Amino acid sequence: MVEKKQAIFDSALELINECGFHGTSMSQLAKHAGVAAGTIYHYFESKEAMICALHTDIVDKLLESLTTSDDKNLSFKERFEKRWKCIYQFHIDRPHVLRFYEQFVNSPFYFNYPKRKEIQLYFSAFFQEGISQGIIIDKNPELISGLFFGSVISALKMKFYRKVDIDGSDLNDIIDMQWKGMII
Amino acid sequence: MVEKKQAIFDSALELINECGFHGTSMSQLAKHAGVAAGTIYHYFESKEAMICALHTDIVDKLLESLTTSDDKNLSFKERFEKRWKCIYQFHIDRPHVLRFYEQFVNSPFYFNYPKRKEIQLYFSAFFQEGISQGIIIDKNPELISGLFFGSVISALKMKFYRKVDIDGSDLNDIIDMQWKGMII
DNA sequence: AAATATAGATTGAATGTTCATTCGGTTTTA
DNA sequence: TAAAACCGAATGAACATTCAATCTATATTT
Repeated sequence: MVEKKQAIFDSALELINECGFHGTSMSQLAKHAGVAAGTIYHYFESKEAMICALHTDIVDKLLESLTTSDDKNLSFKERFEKRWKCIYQFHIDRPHVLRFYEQFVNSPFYFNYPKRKEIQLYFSAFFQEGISQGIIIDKNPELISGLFFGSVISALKMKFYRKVDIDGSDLNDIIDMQWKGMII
Repeated sequence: MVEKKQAIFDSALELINECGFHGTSMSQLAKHAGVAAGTIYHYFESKEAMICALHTDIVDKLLESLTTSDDKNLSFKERFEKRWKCIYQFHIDRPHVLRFYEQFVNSPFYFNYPKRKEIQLYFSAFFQEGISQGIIIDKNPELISGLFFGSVISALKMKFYRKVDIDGSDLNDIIDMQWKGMII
C-alpha cells in the first residue's frame, strides 16, 4: 500500500528534522508512522536504502514541479524567476525537507549517488540555454547553476534556521541580486 | 596536553568526513586518534560536547583568520573580495572541515547554539558598513551576509563534492557575480 | 641530589543500553 | 485460497560511557 510507504517517508522527514540523521531509530520511526518495524523492511532493504529512496522521492517531486511550472514562451528572466520561486515554494510547502535534504547531500552516502547527476544536469541545461541566447554570462553552466541553487538554499536556511523574516519583496530582491550577477 | 585534544579533533574531522556523523563511533575515533576511549572523556563530557567543541574550534579559527586578514584601508570591494577568498582558502587548507561543518549546521544540535550568533553578527556588521557607506544595496544585512556566505559554500561544494574544476579566474568570476548583485 | 608525594593524564576492559534487522506467524487483499 | 502485506517480540551486534588501575610529570621534603 502506497499510504504506509508515504507515512514512513513523512515520519522519517519529521523525525530526522527533529532528532537528526542519527538520533532517529527504526523503532521510533515505526511507532511514529503507525506501522510495525518489520513493515519498513518489507518496503526497504535497510535504513540506508530507505533514506536513499526518500531522497529520490523528493528529487522526483521537485523536478516534476519544476517541469510542469516551466513555460518556454516566457522570457528567460521570467523563467529564471519562476524556477527560483518554485524551489523556494517547494520547501515552504514541505518544511521538514530542508534539513533532511542538506544532511543527505552533505553525507558521504551522496558521493557516487546516481540521482545527483540528474538534478545537476537539469539545471545546467537550463542555464546553457540562457548562455546560448546571449543572456547569461558565458561561464561554466555547472558553476552558474550551483550558485543559483545555492542562493535558494541560503534563503531557505535563513528563513527556517535563523528565523529571518523574509517577505515577498525580499524574495524578489534576492532573485534580482542573483539575476544581476548572472546576466551579461 | 593540547596535542591529544588536537589529535582527537583532527581524527573526528577525518572520520566524519569519510563515515558521516553517525557511522563515526567513539571507539573508532579513539583508535584513529591514537588515544584510549577514556581519554576522550577526560577532555569532553560526551560525544555531543566533543562535536560542539570541534565546531567552536573551527569557527574561532575562521573568525581569527578573517580578522587578521582584514584591512580597513582597502576599498570596500577589495575587503569583500579578500573576505570571500579567506573563507574559501580556509576550507582548501582544511579539506575535511566542509562536510563536518555542513552536517553540523544542518543538524538540530545547532538550533539555539550560541556560536551561531557570533559568526552571523560578524558578517552582518561588515555588510552594514557597506550599506552605511552607500556601496551595498540597502537590504537586511543578515540577508546579504547569508547570501554571501552561501556563495562561498556553494563554490566549495562544487569543488569538493562535484569535482567541478574551479581555477583562480573562476573564483574571481564568482566573486564578481556576487558583487554585481549586491552593489547599488 | 635523591626520595617521596601528589595530582592530573591515560588506559582499556567492563557495563548496560540501544539499535538495525530478522522471522515465524497473522491478517488482509484479490 | 494463495499471495502479498503486516505484525512485533526476539536477537545479536555495536554503541557511548564508566571506572578502577596505572602511568607521568612536577612539586615537596629529606
